Amino acid sequence: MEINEIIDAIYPLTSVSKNLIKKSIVETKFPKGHILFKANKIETSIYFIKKGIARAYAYSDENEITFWFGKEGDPIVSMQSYVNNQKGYEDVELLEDCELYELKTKKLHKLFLEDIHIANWGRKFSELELIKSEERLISLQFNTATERYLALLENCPSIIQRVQLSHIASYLGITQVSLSRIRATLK
Amino acid sequence: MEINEIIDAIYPLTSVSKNLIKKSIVETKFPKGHILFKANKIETSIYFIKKGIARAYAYSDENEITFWFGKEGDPIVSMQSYVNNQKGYEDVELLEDCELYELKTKKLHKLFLEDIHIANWGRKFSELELIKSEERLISLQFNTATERYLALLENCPSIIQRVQLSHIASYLGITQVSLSRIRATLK
DNA sequence: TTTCTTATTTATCATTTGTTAAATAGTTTT
DNA sequence: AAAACTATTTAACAAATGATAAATAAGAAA
Repeated sequence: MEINEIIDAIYPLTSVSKNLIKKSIVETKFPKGHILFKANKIETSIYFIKKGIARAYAYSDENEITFWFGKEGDPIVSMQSYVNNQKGYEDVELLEDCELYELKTKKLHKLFLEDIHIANWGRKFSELELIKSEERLISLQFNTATERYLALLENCPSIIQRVQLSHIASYLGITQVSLSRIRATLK
Repeated sequence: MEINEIIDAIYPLTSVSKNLIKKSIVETKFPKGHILFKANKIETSIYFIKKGIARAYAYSDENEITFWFGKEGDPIVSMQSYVNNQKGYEDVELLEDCELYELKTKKLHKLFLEDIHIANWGRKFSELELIKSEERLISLQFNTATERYLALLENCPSIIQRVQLSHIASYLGITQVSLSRIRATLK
């Protein structure tokens, strides 16, 4: 997905403001398996996915638990770093060869203070992420594992096709074995 | 909690900008049991809690499930209304007699377009809510019901003291009976 | 292809949670 | 205080999920 489309989908900007953002963005590529963010580190960039998919995970005891998937058009952000300039708790791993747009947090925050349109773009960016986070929270709290699996299948078929089931299971809040069982009963 | 303290905690503002926000805020009171937000309705205000506590809940089949508690200093927002000007899916009930600060969404959005400091205040507001939402999501996904109960006891003792257990149980994602069992094993 | 490695499914049993109903405790009303 | 109502706990059984290990299946490497 092209950067213009990604920026526009968040909030309409004048071409002047949009170019200010685009001037701060560089394209990068990383291979499948690359660890983009490391836990316990302050991340200095945010990214948008041009092509590929990624996951964020953290550790609970020994087990890694995936709590986020990103696909074309999605932002990759360590929220603790982006919002509070603090260490994040998650690794982000690229699950395919990826093409990314990189934006330095520092530059973006400078633009927030200089350009009211970009400040509102940044506001909308967080608002939209907040809506997504709330929806996911409610799906975790309200729905059974089977319902959550079916919802993922419906909303993000590309994730289920492209990601191994162990990651999907932990994303759904269950074990790999339990997900296999659920899939078996759905047949 | 006073409105100055609440506004300042989100993002530092010049006194000029702060007064623009405060001019749009009115104080209101409602009794315990008052339904502040109704599901399937576009809410035109957001609130901050001066005194009291509240909960947001929605229905899953017949059962109401509490997915948010607010206490002194917290904002009360129907995110779908605030962000997308769409109908929300939650009721908000006041669990005690409450004193609230009311802010009309329309006025706030006007200020966002006129004052860059307020736009950044609004950005920070959503960012902070986003951090809270992510933390809660991860606690739901990573921790057992017992761990989530202990965390709530630790982080928000006031909630557990002031709210009936059936609401806390649904907030934790379990039944009332299961919470009773967990409490019994902790003694 | 054959071998090696990794991913997924299946089986078994233990643990947790859900469901329903009844018992107890706590409040409010009369 | 007694009655009525609500909140919480306990009990008994069913259903879902976790843990461990073994069996298949699928892919990658030789």
